[in-house]
Amino acid sequence: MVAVQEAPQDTRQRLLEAACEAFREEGYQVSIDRIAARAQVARQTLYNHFPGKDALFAEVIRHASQSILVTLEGDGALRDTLLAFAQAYREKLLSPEGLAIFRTLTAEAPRFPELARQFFRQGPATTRKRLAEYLARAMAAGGLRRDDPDFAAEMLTAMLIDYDRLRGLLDLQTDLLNPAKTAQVVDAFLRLYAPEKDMP
Amino acid sequence: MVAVQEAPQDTRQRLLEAACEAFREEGYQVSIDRIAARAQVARQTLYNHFPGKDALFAEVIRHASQSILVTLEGDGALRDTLLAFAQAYREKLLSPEGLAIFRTLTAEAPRFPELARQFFRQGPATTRKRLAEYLARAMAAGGLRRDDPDFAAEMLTAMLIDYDRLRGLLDLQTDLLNPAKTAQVVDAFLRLYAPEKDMP
DNA sequence: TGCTGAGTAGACTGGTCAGTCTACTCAGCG
DNA sequence: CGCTGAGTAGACTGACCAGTCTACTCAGCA
Repeated sequence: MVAVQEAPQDTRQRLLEAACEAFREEGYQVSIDRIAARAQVARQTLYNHFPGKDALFAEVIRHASQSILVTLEGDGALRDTLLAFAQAYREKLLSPEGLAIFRTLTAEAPRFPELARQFFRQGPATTRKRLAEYLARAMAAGGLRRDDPDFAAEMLTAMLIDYDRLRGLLDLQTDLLNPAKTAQVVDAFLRLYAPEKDMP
Repeated sequence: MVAVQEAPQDTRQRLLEAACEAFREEGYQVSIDRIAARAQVARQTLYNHFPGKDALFAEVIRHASQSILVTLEGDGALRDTLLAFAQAYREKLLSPEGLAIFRTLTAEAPRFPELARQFFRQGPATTRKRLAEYLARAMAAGGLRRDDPDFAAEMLTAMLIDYDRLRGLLDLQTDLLNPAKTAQVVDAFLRLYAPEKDMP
């Protein structure tokens, strides 16, 4: 009846985007009907593209795990590189979308354990590993104190996010992205891993 | 019919404990019937003690926010005090109960914003404030570098928890309590806030 | 003895939801 | 022209659930 008959197969894309927004805003318990309505599509059309709600959710999460990966540009000065990483990391994870993904997946992890593990490995674990590799190189080059690079990466990512994420999730604050704080954390990290001076 | 007729008014207590476990294990969407069954009580009895599911949930969360407060014994040596705090902090927040409370409340925060804020203030924010006060005293006494004690408290709590909590929530690991790591973090923190040496 | 307060079992209402099914529309293509 | 493939509207089933209501049990007490 409405039947504007949009482009041929982007129906699936519209469905994915609608599901992504819907799950973000209302969590897994959002109804299939609401997702279909948001995509301006009949419920049956949704079932023509996905076998069920679980599969649609899994697809959305898999897509999201790509979108929160943070890249590390390794060619500048140490502090500049870390600062750029820190800023990007905080922007992605503290954005409304980043927090919503975290909230939703955390809540559903016991019901979708494999999906949650996959997300963990492709998202946070991968980011941490890349950062650790970069830090290991910096340590070898003498820019940082020689130490366990995995532990160091864990400390930096924790310092950048932990408390502010909690504020976003529970205190429902939205002014989480203070750039001065990003620099404060990076400088604290650089102090913590300053190369040892051998000649006092 | 069963009617063992237990102690007079501990029915309420049994209900609270059953609800606490049930919400922990299944989240807010656990049914009233399951909570009542777990307390070995009729559904109507639950409604005799609590006006509804929301109120029962709020009661459980308020109780939980007390149980995860971590105390700081301020009388020993600096490193010993911090180590004891760190150990207790990790034990509480990384325990299955601590993770479950976090998971459940995080998921429901948009639907119970005031409850979530109350939890945030009475739990994490209070712990952080007490730690900051202790650190401020240590800074004044020269045991730590003079710096922003709130920021320092944020860094220590973040370093102690962040990545392991993620592992517990998403990767569903249970061996989160490596004591060597606790000491590793505390020592890193002490290095980060070592008093400045004025005579090189 | 008989009342009262706490609890119980279970029926019932009104609502939501996932997923299925049927009958329909319509555009494009050969 | 008529077929096909994609989409649509809406009815329907079976399940679950919060909260209400009624009629019952029973222990303790006066």
